[in-house]
Amino acid sequence: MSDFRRNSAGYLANHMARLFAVGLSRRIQPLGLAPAQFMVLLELWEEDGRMQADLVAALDVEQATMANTLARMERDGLIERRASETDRRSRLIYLTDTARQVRAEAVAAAQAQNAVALGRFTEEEKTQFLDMMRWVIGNMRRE
Amino acid sequence: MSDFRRNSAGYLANHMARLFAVGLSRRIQPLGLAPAQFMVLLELWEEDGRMQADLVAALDVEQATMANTLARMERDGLIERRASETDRRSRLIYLTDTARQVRAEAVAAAQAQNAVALGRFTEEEKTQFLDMMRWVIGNMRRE
DNA sequence: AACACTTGCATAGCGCGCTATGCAATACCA
DNA sequence: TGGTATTGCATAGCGCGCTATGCAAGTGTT
Repeated sequence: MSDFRRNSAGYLANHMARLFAVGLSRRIQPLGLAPAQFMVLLELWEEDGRMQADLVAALDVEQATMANTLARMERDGLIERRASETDRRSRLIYLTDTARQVRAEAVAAAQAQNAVALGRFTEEEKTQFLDMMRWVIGNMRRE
Repeated sequence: MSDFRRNSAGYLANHMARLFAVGLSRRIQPLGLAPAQFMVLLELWEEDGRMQADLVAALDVEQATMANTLARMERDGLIERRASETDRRSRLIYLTDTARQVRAEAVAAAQAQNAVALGRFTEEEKTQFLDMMRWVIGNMRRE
């Protein structure tokens, strides 16, 4: 393995994210969920009836990405979209009962994945690692 | 933003990796490279004339992923594949002159991206962050 | 030599990122 | 009020992950 790659934050970030995605995917697939759908659900479980643009801002993905993810979620029976009464461009996003019912199990699955990943980190190490990731994210977003 | 998401290593890893990918992509696009291609080149710049399976092991991606990336690299004139003389199933992978010539610039671009990302981390913090990522990767790979 | 097993790779199909583009509805402003 | 700018969303096209599958060429066994 090339020295540069072994010591490159970018490569390690990519590798780590892929492993998280595969692990989470395996755990939530039985619930009928995919990773990106789960992230959207985390927002909608807090509050639904929201605009697409709102979710775009919350998850920091491109609008087109969100549009496609929402289309798959509608196809899979996780959300419904109803025309907004105040803005005819907008279709507000509501959870289906199905989506509400998988919440506890899905969150537990994600927690299990995080637990495997962070392994035997102490609480201090965990918070430090999360802090560092948030810092790095901030650095790149600011660019 | 949901509390769970804000404190989830998996979500932060995904977000961070996306920002790395976009940033690197922007920097190496003028060289005619895409991120996954660059990762493969890092291996081939060390030594080419290798088998696909060798690169698969080095980068820890699925064989099908590598096959597709190599197909794009061949299409883009970065690599050539020549039949192995000892194993007729295998097509050994060689760099083109084009690929050799962009090495320095591409590596500099990646270093620039890493520098932006790690921002004002001290050397100690950088090594600690990389160590932690390697540890997390190890935890998930072992599963 | 015949058989099964393994290895090396390609292909299909899909999820989920991205950029670029377009359109309709709304908001704003002269 | 009419024209322009902005907003909300959809679509096309592509990169790059993944799983599943298939096939040809090696390897090993009996």
